[in-house]
Amino acid sequence: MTDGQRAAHPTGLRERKKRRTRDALLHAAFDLFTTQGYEKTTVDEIVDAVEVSQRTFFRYFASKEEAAFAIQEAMESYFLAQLRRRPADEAPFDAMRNAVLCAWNSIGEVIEEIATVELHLRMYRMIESTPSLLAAHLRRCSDLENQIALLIAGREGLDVDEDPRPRVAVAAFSGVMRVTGQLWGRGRDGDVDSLRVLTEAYLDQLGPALAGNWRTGTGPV
Amino acid sequence: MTDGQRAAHPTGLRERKKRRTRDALLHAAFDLFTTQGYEKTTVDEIVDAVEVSQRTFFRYFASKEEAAFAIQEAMESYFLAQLRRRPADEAPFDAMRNAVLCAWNSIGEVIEEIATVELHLRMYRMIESTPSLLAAHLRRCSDLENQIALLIAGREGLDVDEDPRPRVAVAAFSGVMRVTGQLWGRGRDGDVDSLRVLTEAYLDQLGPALAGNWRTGTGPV
DNA sequence: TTGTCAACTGTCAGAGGCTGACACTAATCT
DNA sequence: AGATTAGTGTCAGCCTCTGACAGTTGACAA
Repeated sequence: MTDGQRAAHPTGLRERKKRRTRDALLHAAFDLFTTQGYEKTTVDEIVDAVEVSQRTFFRYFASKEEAAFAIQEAMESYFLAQLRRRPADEAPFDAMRNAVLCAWNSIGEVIEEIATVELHLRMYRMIESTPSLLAAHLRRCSDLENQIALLIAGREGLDVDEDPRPRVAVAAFSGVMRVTGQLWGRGRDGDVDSLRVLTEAYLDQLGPALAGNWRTGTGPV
Repeated sequence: MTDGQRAAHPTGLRERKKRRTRDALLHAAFDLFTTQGYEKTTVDEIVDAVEVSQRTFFRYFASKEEAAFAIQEAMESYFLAQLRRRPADEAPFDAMRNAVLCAWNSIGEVIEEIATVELHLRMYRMIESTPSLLAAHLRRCSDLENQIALLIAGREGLDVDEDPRPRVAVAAFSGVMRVTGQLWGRGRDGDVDSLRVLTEAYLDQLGPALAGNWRTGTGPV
């Protein structure tokens, strides 16, 4: 597989150099962000560590923010790929559910291409606890939601502007995803398996949570 | 009622002056934002229109952003007030549902205290279409979600960290709220009633949307 | 090999958001 | 009326981000 990945960036010296600076910038940024915090890290510090000009940084990343979301970016597109792969006869909600669970099974390898799982956890906590990054994160999730809704509507042959169900189902689904993400970030289990377990458990709570009376029947957790 | 509101800001000359500058800044900001757009409006333009220093603007508002959310702010706290007022025997989801519907019934008057419904619609559209504002908006929604979850958990005597259902239910609920908000912003019906109708219809779709197979039974819309 | 082209980078200058320090004015309290 | 305190203006500066222009270096063909 390592070979397969290398084959994905095979080209000449120029491209390799480019990739190297990008990686260097990313790692310097991750390092500084997680040690001193996002706000307290200036772009100047990052470029000093890599010894390039500030202008170069902004040619690789549209903003300081963008650099902070490299890992998330990879995870999101991996999930989307899994969702596109679901068999057409699965019901919408099941397709979404199975896509995350599949994605979370092998997400570790996706992360390792850029950083480490442990670093990702630290970055994730930083995003959740830095107001401006949290805001950006939520906007990214919202974009993702939109793509999912279009995809689901496509599977069912529906128009998202005509039928409310795609958007409504996706909204409920990704609401739960966010909650599990938060919980994972706050917990002490940093491994990827615990994220999968959490996701499964919480998705199964959607039905009961919307049911009328919580004081009877279905017990908690 | 107008008297009741005046009684809410009764104090001396100093406070009245303060309120006047704040209102003036807000109105100048709304005006410029909706005519030329948020990004293209500089803080200097706003303060020039009111004839105060830039420093003064930043004493009233922590950021240019904050000024853009004054109306949203009022609406959100009004909804929370309605939710707190719901009878204790209502089921969680019903309480949320009824709280919004009640709030949307009289939200017009809340808005009129600051601006007009029409201006609010223009501001809302601007927020949704300006990436940085959309991000901020979503973060605010996320804060609100958190408050709702605590409130609901309190009603049911639960701990949000122990039982997943409060957060899950709130996540699903506010996911739907966002979808309706977006739809209202895109539609041509600018009145507040249409928002109420939309909300009711979409909340009723939550159950069907999560049900297994969309190709049978429940027809669209 | 060499020359041309295109891509990548650095430098410089500047706009715009935002903050701290300090002095000044005007409302409030005694 | 005088002391106190809140609100404001000015100034100086940091940081993110952008445009313009020039220098450098890999790619590619003659």
